[in-house]
Amino acid sequence: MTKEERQEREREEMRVLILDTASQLIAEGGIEKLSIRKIADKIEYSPGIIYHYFQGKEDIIEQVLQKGYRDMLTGLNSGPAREQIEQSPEELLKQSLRQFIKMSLAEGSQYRNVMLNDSPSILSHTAVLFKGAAQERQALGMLCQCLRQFEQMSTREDIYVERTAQVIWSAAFGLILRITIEKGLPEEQREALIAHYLEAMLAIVTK
Amino acid sequence: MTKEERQEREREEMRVLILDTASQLIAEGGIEKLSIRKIADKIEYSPGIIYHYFQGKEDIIEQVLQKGYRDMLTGLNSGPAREQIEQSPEELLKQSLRQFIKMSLAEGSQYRNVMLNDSPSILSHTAVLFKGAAQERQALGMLCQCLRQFEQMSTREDIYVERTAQVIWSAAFGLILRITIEKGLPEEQREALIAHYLEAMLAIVTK
DNA sequence: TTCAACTATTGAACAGTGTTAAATATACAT
DNA sequence: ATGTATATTTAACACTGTTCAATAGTTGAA
Repeated sequence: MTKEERQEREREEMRVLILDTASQLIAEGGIEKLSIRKIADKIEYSPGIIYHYFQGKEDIIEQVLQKGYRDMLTGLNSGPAREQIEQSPEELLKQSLRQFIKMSLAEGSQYRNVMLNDSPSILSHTAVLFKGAAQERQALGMLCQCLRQFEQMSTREDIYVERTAQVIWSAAFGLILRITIEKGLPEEQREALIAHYLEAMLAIVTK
Repeated sequence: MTKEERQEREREEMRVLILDTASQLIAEGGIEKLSIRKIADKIEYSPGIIYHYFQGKEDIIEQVLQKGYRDMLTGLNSGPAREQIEQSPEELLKQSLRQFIKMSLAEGSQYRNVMLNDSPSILSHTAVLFKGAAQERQALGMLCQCLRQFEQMSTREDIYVERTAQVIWSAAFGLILRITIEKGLPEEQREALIAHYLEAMLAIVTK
């Protein structure tokens, strides 16, 4: 079976080669400028071959973005998690959210590459990041777990905590969007807005 | 001067004809499917002419979206404004936000037409809606005015109220995105989520 | 009325795009 | 060596946005 194994491995290598190249092209010129033919050029194959490894352009884009989202959330997981012992729920919540927002805004992040774009279609494909299926549920789960540690939440039903998590999560997403779009915003004001957001979220869970 | 007047009027008529046609095409097949040539087809002109009235495709799209955004916000303005006498700040805030969210989600709204799209590029061009320059500032102004009526806010500095408004606004945007993307969400759960959001925002301003 | 000027409009071309399908090359198993 | 399956190319199709020279149409002056 070592034949089909290697065959499949080579197939996978080609897949990641295409995906990485697409990712790089997106980072350079934005999603708008990505084209099948440019990918083919860069990997020195003919355009047609790509359709033997992917369904089409949309398929490639979706996979690139999903990967970016996944990377971001796993980074979030391994973030302040280790020293979560002896930390107040308030600080834990704030730190987690702050880290997520920071990573989303970070230079070079897929997230940012997708969203920062001079053309009017700034937010192309951002939805995938929000959808993100499995990853998003995971993040919401973490958030719920975090919220449960607040005494004001401990008596609430599950659905209440879940919805609170969804609201906080959506709000974070909206904030990231806002900051990303408002390009000229100075560092200091951006920080203040994030801080204000964190306090507001805290008000929600401690009310 | 009646010559140049009519000339300019006819120019404007052509402009709105193109814009309306573009709007219609977007409503039918999403932004992805919009093309200069299809617009030209529908208005029975040749493609080239469009460049005598607009700078290009992006220009057209931007204007269509800005109009959608403007319509939505003026609708919000004339909404519960008339009977705002003898209404608690809580109710006023909730009603305003709810109406904005409802209008954003409403069937046939430009907003929705832009965002609801089967392709991965669900959120193409949504940024314009968020940017919306003048319109957004107007909305934020209204929100600030609304927040000022809360006693907990009256003692705060302007910048505090402003940032609170920005957080609430961003959160609304994030929520709209979330609901829009989560297509399968049943009416009742959607309502519950919106209600939860409204309560959360209330918690922020009454904390 | 004729002529010039200006605008609106066309048509064709350019340089791209995603995608498909038949033809070809390559690697593998019998 | 032969046949089979996979990988890859080539060429074509049907589009796309955009530009520009040529034309049609209108307007104002001589």
